Amino acid sequence: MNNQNLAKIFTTFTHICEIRGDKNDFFRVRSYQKVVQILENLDKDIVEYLDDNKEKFKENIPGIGKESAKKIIEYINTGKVTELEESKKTIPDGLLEMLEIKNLGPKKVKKFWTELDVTNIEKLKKAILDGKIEKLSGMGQKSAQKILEGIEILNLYNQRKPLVEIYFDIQEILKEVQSHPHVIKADIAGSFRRHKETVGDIDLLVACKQENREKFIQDYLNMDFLEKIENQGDTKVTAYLKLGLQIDLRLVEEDQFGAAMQYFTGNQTHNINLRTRAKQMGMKINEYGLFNSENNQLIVSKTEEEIYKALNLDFVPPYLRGGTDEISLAEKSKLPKIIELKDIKGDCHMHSTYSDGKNTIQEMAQKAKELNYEYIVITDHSQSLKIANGLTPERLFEKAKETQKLNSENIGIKIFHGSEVDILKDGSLDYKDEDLRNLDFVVASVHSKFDESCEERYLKVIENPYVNVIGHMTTQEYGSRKPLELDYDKIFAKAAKHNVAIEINCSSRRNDIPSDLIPLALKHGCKFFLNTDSHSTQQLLNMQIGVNLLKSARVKKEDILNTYTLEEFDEFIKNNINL
DNA sequence: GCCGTTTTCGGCCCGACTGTTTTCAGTCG
Repeated sequence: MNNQNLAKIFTTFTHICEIRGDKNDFFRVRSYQKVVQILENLDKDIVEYLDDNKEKFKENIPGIGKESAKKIIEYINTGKVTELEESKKTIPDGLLEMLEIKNLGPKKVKKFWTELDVTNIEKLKKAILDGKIEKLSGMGQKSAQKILEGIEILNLYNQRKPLVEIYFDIQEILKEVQSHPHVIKADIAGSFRRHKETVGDIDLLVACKQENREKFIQDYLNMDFLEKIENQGDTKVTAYLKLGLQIDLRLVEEDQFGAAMQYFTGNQTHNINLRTRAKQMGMKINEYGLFNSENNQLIVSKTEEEIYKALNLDFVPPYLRGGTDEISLAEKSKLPKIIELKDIKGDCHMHSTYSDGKNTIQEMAQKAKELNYEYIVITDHSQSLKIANGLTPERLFEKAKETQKLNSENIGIKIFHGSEVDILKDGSLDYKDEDLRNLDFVVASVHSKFDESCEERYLKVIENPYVNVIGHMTTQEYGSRKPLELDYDKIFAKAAKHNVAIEINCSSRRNDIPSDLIPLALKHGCKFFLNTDSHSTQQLLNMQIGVNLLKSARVKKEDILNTYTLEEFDEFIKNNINL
C-alpha cells in the first residue's frame, strides 16, 4: 500500500508544480512523474528497499534520487511528506480536480485561476456559460465548448475499469475490427496489453493500406460498440465505448506494426528509458520504427522483437514494461521467468447447481477438461449461506456421493469434494469437524459482517486444521465494496506459519487479493491458489485473466499451488490436514 | 530532480491533433 499512497502524494505534487508553472520546474516535474511510475510498478513494497532502521535505501533504484528518497523515507517514518503537504497550501484545492477534465491541462487551469479567479469545476462551468472563458486570449468558442463537454464526460467515462470486468468485451471488439476487410492486422496495446489491474483507456492499433484508411475509418465510426466520437484525423480517432471507456485508434502501415505496438504499449517510463538508450546508441525510436539518428535511415520496424534485439536487449514481454529494472535485466539476459496459463493444472474454487452455480458438477468438470486441467475442486457454499442455497450436512453427503460416482466413471479429470465454508462471526467454521473431515479441500471465506472483526476471525480460522486456503480475503467487490483494511502483515505471517494458502480470486467482480498485497504475502512465505470462483462453465475462462494479472505482478509458478500436477495436489491435500 | 562510455554541468522521448493562429501553444498518450 505504501507504493500506491506515495505515488498519489507525488502525483499531487507534480500537479501543483505544473499549475504553478514555476520557472525551470518542467524537468523537476518530469523527474517526479518518473518516480510515480516507478512506485506504481515496483514488485515489492518500497519499505523493502530500506535498511532495518528505515533511514536509507539498501540499494539504488534508478530514477529515485536523493530528493525523492528523502521524501519517501519521511513518509515511511511519519506517514507524511512535509514539503508536499506545504505545497498544497499554495493553490486552491479545486484546481486539482479541474485537471481531471479532458482537454484541460495545467496551463489553462492557471490562466482561468489567475485571470478569472476560477478555482473549481462549478465556477469553471459558470464562467463558460457566462461567456467569460471564450474571451480570454488563446481561447475561443470551440475551446470553451470542448471543456464543457469534458466536464460532462468526467463522471461518465473517466473511471478506470478493472481488467477482469472488460477483458472479454475488449476481445470481442478486437475480433470485430480484425474481421474488417481492409484490416491487415489489429491488436490492443497500452495498459490492457501490459495486464494492468485497471485500465484507463483502450489503445487499438490497426495496420491498413494507406489507400484504404479513409474507408476503414468511416466504417469504424459506425461500429456499434462506439458511443461518442471525440476527435478524428487521418491516422487517429479518439472515441468512447458503450461500455464506458475511451478508445484510441491508431492506423499504421503493415511493416510499421511492430514499432507501433512497441510505442503504444508503454508504459511511459519504459518508453522513455528505451528511447534514451536508443539515443545513446545513435538511434531514434518513434511509432514508425527504429532509425539511425544521423541519416534517418530505417533500421527495423516490422516486429517488436527486432527492435529490442537491435538495442542489444532480450525481448521484454509487455507485462514487464513497467519502467523499473526491466531494461537492465534484459541487457543481462536476466528477465524473471513468470507464470504462464499452461502452468495451471486445476481450479480449486467453483460452484455447481448444488448451491448457487448455473451448471452441474459434470458440466463444470467437462469444461475444465477442455481447458486441459488435471483436476478441479467443487466448493459449493456451506449451510449458513442460505441466500446462495448453502448445503446442509445431508446435502453435502449427497454431493460427495455424486462426486465419487463421477470419478468412478473415469471422465478424464479428477473431481475433488470441497466446500467454500463460511467463517462465522466468532471465527469458527460453518460445519462440524465430522463433516469437515469428509471434505478433500476447504476454502474458508467471509460472507457476512464485513468489518474489522474479520481480522480476528481470520487469525482464528487459520488455526483450524481443515482449512486449506482463505478465500477472497479483502472481500472487495468492484463498485460496491472496498477492500477491508486489516493488519495483513499479521494475517499473512500466521497463514504462512500454519500452511494456509491465500486465494487470488479472479472472478470478474473481485480480483481479491489485489496485486499490491501479493508482495507482502510473499515476503511472509505464503503460497497462493489462483481460483476463478466460477458460478458457470463460462467463468472458468477467467483463469486467463487471473494469470495475466499475476504476470504483471511478477509472480512465479512455484508460488501458485494449483500449478501442482494431480499427484502433487493429491499429496498436498493429504498432508495439509494437520490434526 | 536525475543522471553520467558526452560524468559533477548540461541536457533531458516523440509525434498527432486541435484551435487559435498565420507559425504555434496546449494537450494527450
